[in-house]
Amino acid sequence: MNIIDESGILAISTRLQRLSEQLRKDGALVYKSYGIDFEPKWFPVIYTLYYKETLSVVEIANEIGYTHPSTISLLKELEKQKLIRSKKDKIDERKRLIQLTSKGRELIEQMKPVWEVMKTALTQITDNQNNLLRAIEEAENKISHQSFLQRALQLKSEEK
Amino acid sequence: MNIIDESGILAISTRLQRLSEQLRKDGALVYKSYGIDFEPKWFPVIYTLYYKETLSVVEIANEIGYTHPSTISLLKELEKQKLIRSKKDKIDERKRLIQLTSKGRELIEQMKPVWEVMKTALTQITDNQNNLLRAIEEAENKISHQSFLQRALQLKSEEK
DNA sequence: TTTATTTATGTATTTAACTACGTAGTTTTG
DNA sequence: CAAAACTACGTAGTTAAATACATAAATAAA
Repeated sequence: MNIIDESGILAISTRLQRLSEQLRKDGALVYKSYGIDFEPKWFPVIYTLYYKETLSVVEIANEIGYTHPSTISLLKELEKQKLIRSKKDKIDERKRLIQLTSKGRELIEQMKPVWEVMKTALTQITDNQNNLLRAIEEAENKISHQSFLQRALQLKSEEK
Repeated sequence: MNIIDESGILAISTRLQRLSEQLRKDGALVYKSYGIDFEPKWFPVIYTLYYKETLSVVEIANEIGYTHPSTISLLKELEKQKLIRSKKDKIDERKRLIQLTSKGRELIEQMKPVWEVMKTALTQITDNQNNLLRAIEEAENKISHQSFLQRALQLKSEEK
């Protein structure tokens, strides 16, 4: 084992990132192995639109937890792939309403069995004595009550 | 709850990344609140050199799990901060041996109490019914035996 | 002992996110 | 209802990682 893994909790951010990157990269290869032209980074947008039908740019950004500029660049790629289309909101002219195209919906049907395989493989990997997904949820929940920064500042002040 | 969080395991890569980013950002602010000029991304290099004393570029890259070009750019920043220095290996002229400077070692002493506070705060956040760090270790371990890709391909072939 | 292969490092470019900033509609307020 | 504040979207530039490529030194092989 290397020093970073031994450092434990202090390097947790690095390790989260590394794990995320590994899964994302393999995810891309799984789609490819099925002959599907789809990038894992598109998943949040596509999946959200599949359930919500029509959303504005900022609404999508909020759903997927990205900033709106990042979301715009994803939307541009998806529009180029003809998986989504957009039209102006007639009531609020500032808004651009995004929807899946029929090509997008077809692709989703094609991906569903792939998603099932991925789910199974990911469950194999993450469902152990400690369930990674549950662990993430629990940590997110803790942070939502009091952030890492707030906790650290409080400990600092108590220390004095 | 939003759609992405509901999608569960499929969006796990996105969520790992998001959590990592949050912790990294708050980490930066914690150092700042102590008046310490230190970026969280430097931690893996500094921490590794603290325990290993002298390492080459590629050795550091392997320890911290980054590619060597990424490591080189971190080393450049750290050299600019005068936290590390490097010299040619006399035996193998290709190698550049990296060490902490005395300024680097002093900074580490200054950071130690901050690291203790961080550890406590991070433990509060991550030690729940499912311990996040243990969950990561368990997942990494599973992957090391058989990757996400290999598992998915196997499930795919079994399916047919 | 040349030649081929491998290893260590470095540079250039790409990628996927971000922040900062600007503009144009919409809503609220005095 | 005009001015101020807010919201939605877009662009530009930055950042932190990666990949791809290049070079030089060391090692192995013919």
